[in-house]
Amino acid sequence: MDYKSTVHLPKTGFAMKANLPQREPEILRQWEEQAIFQRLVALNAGRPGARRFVLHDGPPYANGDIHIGHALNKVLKDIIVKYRNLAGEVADYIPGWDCHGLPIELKVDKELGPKKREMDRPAIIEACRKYAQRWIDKQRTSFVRLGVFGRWATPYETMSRGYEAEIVRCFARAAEKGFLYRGKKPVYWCITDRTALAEAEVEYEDHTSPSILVAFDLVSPLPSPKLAGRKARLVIWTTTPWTLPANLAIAAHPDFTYVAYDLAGTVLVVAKDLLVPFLAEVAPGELAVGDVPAAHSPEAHEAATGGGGTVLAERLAHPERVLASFEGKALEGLRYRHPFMDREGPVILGEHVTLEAGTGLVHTATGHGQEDYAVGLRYHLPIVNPVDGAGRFTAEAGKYVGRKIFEANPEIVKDLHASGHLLSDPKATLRHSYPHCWRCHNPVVFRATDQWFLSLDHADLRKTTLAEIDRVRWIPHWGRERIHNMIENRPDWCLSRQRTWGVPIPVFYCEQCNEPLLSQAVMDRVASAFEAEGIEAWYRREPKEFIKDEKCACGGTTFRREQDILDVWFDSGVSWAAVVEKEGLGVPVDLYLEGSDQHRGWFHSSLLTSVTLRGGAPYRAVLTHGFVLDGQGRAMSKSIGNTVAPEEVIKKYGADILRLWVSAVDYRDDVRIGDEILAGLAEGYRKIRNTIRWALGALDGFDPAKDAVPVDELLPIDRWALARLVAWDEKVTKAYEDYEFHVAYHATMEFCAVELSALYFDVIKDRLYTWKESGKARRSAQTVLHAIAEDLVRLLAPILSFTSSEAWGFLPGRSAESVFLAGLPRREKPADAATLEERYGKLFEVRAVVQGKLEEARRAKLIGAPLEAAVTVHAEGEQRRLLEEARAELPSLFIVSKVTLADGPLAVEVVPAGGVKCERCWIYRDDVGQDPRHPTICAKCADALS
RNA sequence: GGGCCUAUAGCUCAGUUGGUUUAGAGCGCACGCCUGAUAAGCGUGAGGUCGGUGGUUCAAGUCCACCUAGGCCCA
Repeated sequence: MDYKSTVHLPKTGFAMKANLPQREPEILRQWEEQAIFQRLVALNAGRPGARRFVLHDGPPYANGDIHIGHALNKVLKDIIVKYRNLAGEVADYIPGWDCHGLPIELKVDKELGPKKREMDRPAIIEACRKYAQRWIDKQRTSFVRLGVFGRWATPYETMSRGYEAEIVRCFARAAEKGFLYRGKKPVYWCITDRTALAEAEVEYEDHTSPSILVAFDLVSPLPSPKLAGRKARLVIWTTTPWTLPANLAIAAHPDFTYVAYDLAGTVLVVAKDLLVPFLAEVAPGELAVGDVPAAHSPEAHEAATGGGGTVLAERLAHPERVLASFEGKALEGLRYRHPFMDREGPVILGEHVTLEAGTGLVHTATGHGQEDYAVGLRYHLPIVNPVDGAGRFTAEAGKYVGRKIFEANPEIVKDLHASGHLLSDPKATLRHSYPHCWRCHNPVVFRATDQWFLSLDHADLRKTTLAEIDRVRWIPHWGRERIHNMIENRPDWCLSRQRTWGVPIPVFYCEQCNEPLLSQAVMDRVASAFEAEGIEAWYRREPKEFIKDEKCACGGTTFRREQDILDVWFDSGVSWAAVVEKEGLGVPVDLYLEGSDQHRGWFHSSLLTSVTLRGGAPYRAVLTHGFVLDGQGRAMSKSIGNTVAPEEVIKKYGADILRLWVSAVDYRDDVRIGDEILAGLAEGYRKIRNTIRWALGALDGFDPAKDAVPVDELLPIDRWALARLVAWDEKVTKAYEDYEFHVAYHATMEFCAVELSALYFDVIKDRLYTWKESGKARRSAQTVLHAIAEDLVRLLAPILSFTSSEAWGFLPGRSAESVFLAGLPRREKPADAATLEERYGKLFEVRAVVQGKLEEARRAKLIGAPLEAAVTVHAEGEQRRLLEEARAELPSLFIVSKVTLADGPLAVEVVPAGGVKCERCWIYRDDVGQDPRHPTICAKCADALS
């Protein structure tokens, strides 16, 4: 007789081979057809007293394909949202996109080419809208393919009419509260195209500039008694004489040493390390013979920085002309007279001053340089810009008014020469790399223009924000330090951008006096217009359509519109208002979750707008993840070619493997991904899948409603397994609660590999395969296996969403149509769990010794399969008593044919089992053939067949 | 250059307020077994000077300083 057919081998439709790349799209279709996510949220919303959990999505920029960092971010969010919903909370998820901004405008620029010049702003806006929409659709497909649940049909977009209107309303609220002011800030400016340029629109090309050394007469005494009563001059070097009319200060480095040098009766101040090259240029005769490096040559630099004090003395023909030296710090606050403007300026300190060229004293024009501007703010200097959009000096430049700045260069040099302020050759030039306009290739300038700022110090905004930071839970905790330091030190927020693709700053200016009209009523009308027509309305409508009775303070009634748009960080920064409040979800929300770069980005802008407009943070907790690095731990970049595209991973392994990767790594730090890592994850995945598969297979013919055995009637080893399952449930649940998904991953791997596959499953195989099919002992194991399969599938659903969905379909007696509608396991440990865990823990220690001895016997060719062995276990005391008590189940625990107990210290002997091998259960027994109808099988098997 | 952070076996992670003589786990790897989870399953084993140097301490992977490598954000 063929007994194999009477053995209850595992049987399930849940395939061993996952085939995720093919299978996942089918599962996606089912989710969509069954509207699983909508039903899940509705189900929880219908539960009385259900808690709401809001994870507010930070919008990715709608430009380009998603990269692995997006995948990490969205899957993390998805794991949280799914877990919260499984836990019975109402956790809707509204994904969003950030749509306005320079990168898109630049791409569209390139696509449009020269055509753009003939297009008006609404037409450009329309092109940008289309472009953004294209990427939103593409990215949405990618996110959905990752298995991310959410309102994908109705996401939020910062370019939607309603959102654009809301941005205007937020701006108006900030204005009403007095946080906005108009100030100046330098930007790159093309005087040919008369337009501001972004950094990305500037190209560096070679350019020849004048190179001049200018002396500024000090009016304060130098900090050295030796120099009392002597006139002294500060020497600066510049290649942009046209910025001199805007000179407001001279910057020195606080830690550099400066010297006062007596040159032909005049005291000149320069950095000590630059004295030699300085003299080489203006008075070579002052140097020791043969030591005359050309000005600004590499040799000059070497000479400057390579020499210490004694060397300096050797190089000078008259070292005694160094009259004094002082630290840069000591110069702070000295006053000097501008060489041709009617004013004085201070010496200020700045770390940006270098010794690479020049004199170590930097001519500072706050309206013409980024660093000059920054240091100027620190010293509360005005931001002066005497240059108009076409590159002509304004009246502010005094006698040079009306002149084109580059044409004025030689004139200024000539004047300085004439007035005795020029120390260098008036014809000296320097060829260097200089920013040029990417379109017309003419040199660009730095020029301060009128812009709108949000004041960090109005109404104690900075202080309040810092206080609010302490009320937020930052995970990991160091996020607090990071954002705290940023807010503490940041300058006012410049909201203006000189671009087209974005929300217009809703301000008008009086044609008569140029003053801005910041009217709530007007801005309301603007918002309503945007609500109906989008930002295009700003340009399509005439100013008077927005302005009714409003008048300028000067009485003016005609206005022109602002041309600048808002910084896109303001757009996304008000999403708590435009999305969360509008949806009635309640601010502050539970969680913001983004990469750690967003401490400077979205966490930052959202915090500032929210504290400005509603006095508090928009979130209760902020969770950050690190960046994705390659397998070697290097940053990914297209140029290195070490990027890992989510699409490729999905094609090769499937989204569930990518999701498993997200769960496995500790994302609070930077994480790595690469072939080795993914291959490892795929292995781990197989272990989990096969564990579930075997459990499902063992449930063939099991109906929990009819066949389940009550917990207190389960066999002890089954109750032990149940206890271990509940322990795993609890550990994984806690890991989800704590956002420590890698803990869940590792706990799962260990549970599946060690406790289930290698231990419990192995031990109960004989019972499941060969014992009486509907006997209580077999049903006892199946009852626990059902619980195991059910819990594994439910608790892993937030991570292995596709696999869990698929496996759920093969679970007998499932409690819901979809695993996502089934909720979390609420299982209690058996009452005697602690006793069982202790008891079996001790028995498994003996088991390990037995396995060691079995291995020895196997190597000695004494046995092959463990059932070919009979073992004798020596033990004494407590251990002996325990073994005695467990005597009946020892053969199954050790998976051997016979166990004999004997006295003595713990030891195990292995011998080939006696008796005859039962053809059905493969155990060597003495009672094979007792039943005449079954001469080749044991009594127990014969009974199982009766 | 500044702010914040990271560094434990090939990979992914544990290592509780510094304290058990040989620093753990899973995977992978090597060797073996099974062929009734089979593109599976089981067993045994080999892998680490805890990034480096110095210090504090009776005692440091665990605290401090510096260095190296790497990441994010600024300049």
